[in-house]
Amino acid sequence: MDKDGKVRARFAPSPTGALHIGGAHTALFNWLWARRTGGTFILRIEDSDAERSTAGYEDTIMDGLRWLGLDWDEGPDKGGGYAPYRQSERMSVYRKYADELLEKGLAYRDDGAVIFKVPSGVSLLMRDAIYGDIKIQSEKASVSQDGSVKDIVIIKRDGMPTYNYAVVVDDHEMDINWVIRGEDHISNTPKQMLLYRAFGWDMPNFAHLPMILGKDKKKLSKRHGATSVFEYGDLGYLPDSIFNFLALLGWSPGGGAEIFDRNVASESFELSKVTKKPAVFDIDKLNFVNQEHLKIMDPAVKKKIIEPFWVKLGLSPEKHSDQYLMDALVLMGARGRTTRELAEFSDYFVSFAPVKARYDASEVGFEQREPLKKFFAAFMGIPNWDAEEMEAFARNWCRANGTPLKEIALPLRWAMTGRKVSPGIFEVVQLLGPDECQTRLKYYGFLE
RNA sequence: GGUCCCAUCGUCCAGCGGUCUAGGACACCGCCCUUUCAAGGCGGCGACACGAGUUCGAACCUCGUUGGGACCGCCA
Repeated sequence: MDKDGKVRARFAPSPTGALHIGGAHTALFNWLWARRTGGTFILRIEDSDAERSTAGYEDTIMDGLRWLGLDWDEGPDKGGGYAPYRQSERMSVYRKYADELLEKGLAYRDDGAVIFKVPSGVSLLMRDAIYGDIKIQSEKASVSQDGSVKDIVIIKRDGMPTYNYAVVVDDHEMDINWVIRGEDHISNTPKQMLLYRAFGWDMPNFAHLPMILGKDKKKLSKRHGATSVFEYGDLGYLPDSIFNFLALLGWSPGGGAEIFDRNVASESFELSKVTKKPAVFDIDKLNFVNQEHLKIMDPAVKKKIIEPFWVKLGLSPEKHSDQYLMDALVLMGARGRTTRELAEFSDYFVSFAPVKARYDASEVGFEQREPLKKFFAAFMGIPNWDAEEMEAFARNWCRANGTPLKEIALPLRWAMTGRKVSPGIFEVVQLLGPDECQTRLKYYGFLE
């Protein structure tokens, strides 16, 4: 704890790509812990590798975090009491401390680089909030492929600090007292502990998170399809769902609750309850979580979110009133697991064009068309354009003519939606309105 | 190859020595509802990796085996 006893946790991505699922998961748990404890969540950009880092990705990562609803209290864009928050701007600090190690005789120069001498015979005990105590001997902290002890480069030949060194200096300088990161960093921790020890600094609390694996149980990567959080957005997943789903990978709020929002999560989050076992990213579960969030979403908000997806399908939702579109989405109910599916499945409310593209009524022969024409002629004359009355009318007509209801419900559905499935067809017809209904029926020759 | 870590249904989580013939969720399969499909309701399938201990008693503790993962860059 720092002097205030408050948690200071950070997410320290390297700007070499968009925010990916693994990074989002790490950021999320840091955020949860900071929010849960009333602490501070810091964003630090680890761009010490000029070759691979780009300013553009820094923005992309920040956009990704914002999209997920993970707000930070200190960072390169908003400053804070420990600025600068970009490693590329902290060079003097790294040099200063490297000199200190050089003076103490704990490091040496070699070929322009500064190298930390790994001591032997030191027992390291890392107390991980999730994994428990892990003991390791200093000579095993940094090893070459051949098994020999390898001293740790802290300043590269080009003058830039290495990751293991910069993290320690930054975390110390920024009073970071909780280092929460992926399990792939466990093996780096002893190296970093050696550095803390050399400087005589207090060590932060460590907490390593379980990895997220693909279906093949391998570390999630591009091979597994979408990796950046924005790709999931394009696919039709809500930020709330990604947040919820990611939080469920390695943790659960207890009580069987699986669908929750950021507030609930940040109120009940407990680092000690985080799982150790790597978790497989299961798209089926994500779909379910997304559908659940879609179900509880306010129609007005939902309309706003679906609109761009309709546009992407080449439709023009702006030709309709907000109320009409909202009504259409309410009718759609829980159909569609993603916003993209929901937009596709409801396209016929926005325009007749996709209906025509899907359906041509060619399978309806003369002998079926004639009775349909009779029915629809009467149907269009219904006094009140109301779903319940329509259904009652249709049922009566069918009973009187000895026809099953589906004989007219199915063709009607096809003509209205171009699909074999839809919400209750009379409700669809009611919402589409008499004019549109007539237009579609006539187009298919179901009405004179 | 070396070091470290992990191990409950296909998947995600509960379980933290007795209430476990192991619970929930997703997926899957039935049935109900129904003009269709979702949703909803009901039911089914399905796991403590294995072997030794410790203990009156082990999914929970210890050790071993097996399996899986991560890391071993002057990348982060």
